[in-house]
Amino acid sequence: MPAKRGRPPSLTEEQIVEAALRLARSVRLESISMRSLAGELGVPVMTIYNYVPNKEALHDLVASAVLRDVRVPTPEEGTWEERLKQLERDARSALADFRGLSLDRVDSTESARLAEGVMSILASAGFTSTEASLAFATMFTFMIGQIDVDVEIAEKGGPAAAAVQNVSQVTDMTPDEIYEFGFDAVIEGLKARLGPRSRRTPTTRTRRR
Amino acid sequence: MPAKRGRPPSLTEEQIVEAALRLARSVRLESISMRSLAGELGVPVMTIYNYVPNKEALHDLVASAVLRDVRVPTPEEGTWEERLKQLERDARSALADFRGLSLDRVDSTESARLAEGVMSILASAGFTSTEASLAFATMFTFMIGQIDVDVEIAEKGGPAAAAVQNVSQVTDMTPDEIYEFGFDAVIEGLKARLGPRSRRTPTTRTRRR
DNA sequence: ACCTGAACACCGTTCAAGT
DNA sequence: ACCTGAACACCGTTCAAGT
Repeated sequence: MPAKRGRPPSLTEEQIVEAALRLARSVRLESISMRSLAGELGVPVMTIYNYVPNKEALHDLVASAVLRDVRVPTPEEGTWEERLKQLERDARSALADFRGLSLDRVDSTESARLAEGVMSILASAGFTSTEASLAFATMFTFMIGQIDVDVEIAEKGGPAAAAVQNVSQVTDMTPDEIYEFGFDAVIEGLKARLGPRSRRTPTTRTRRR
Repeated sequence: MPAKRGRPPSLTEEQIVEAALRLARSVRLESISMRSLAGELGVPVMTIYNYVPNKEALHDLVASAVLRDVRVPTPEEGTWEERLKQLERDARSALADFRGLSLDRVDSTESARLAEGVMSILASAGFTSTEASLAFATMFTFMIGQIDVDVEIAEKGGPAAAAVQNVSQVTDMTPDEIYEFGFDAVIEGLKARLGPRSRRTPTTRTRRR
């Protein structure tokens, strides 16, 4: 066993990500500077660069850490629609605690894992792989929009925030319920246009037991 | 009529917005600096501040200029679905030429005009104002997501771009067609859950007490 | 191997002096 | 009324010298 050479690390990647997440609770991720992050950690700015090559890599690290907690529901956890909704709810609530975190532009194994999860749920629902891709693109687009709107609402500006607030007042629905409604509508639309139901013939029906 | 005092303006607001749009064809709006904009205009940086109070106001000005060209279709131009789709197509193509331009956070009479336009189309479709608000929030969320995804695709990164590219390969659909499909699905879902149709056939409704 | 001060090439914006 | 250089308070990141 060789003796360790040089200085031991004074930080861990984990500590850095935690500090960034701490700051991202009150401030948009984008507006966290390397300098303020160093301040939060109590180290000089340049020390961070021993662990993270640049700010973009830091963003990816932070986003991955958050997405890591999002589970892909197993087939036992309900119908495919319930599982999709569960995953969607889980992802949104994971991201909601931190501002400006997006699924967008996150290039990581985590986003790939979740994408695959959604695709497999769609496959188990009887969608062909082409249909599943189309459905995935549509749902993903909606979710990206939701996250954006969440940020807007948190910062109390913009037309989407106004729309949601308007609905809240008129219908007594919470923003969460409004989102659920929207996601349901998207799934409903996808079912109407794609999937086994629209092709259903008695012989191709899969049956249980 | 009093004689004009002081220096005459060397620029107009319009020139500034045009220069910004010129730059935004190749670079994200967010990454246009006041200094690079001044360079494009051939004036010192501080000259711009005689016309625009700050960078945020510039963004609003640019976004408004782009949205100004988006028309709200009149009732003569088709069914309410056709008109919604037309407006959506129009808005997206207007924004698509310029990167990083979003409906988000644009606080202007232009976004209000378009929001009202959508609401009036929904009203003419027979939605109550509550239903119209809900439908609007859902569609708007989807459109925000679409614009985000457009940016992703333009910059060739991110999971949404990957999904769309995947669908393109498998189905021979263009990105535009994929979007149209998604928007159709959203409208379909909204129709299924809201609006006059779902109330017109009370026999399917089982009331329990 | 890891640390870090100094420096570089940028930002948006304020201010004050100019015409 | 409009113009604009200088300055201020920031950025992310490179580099080289330190242990």
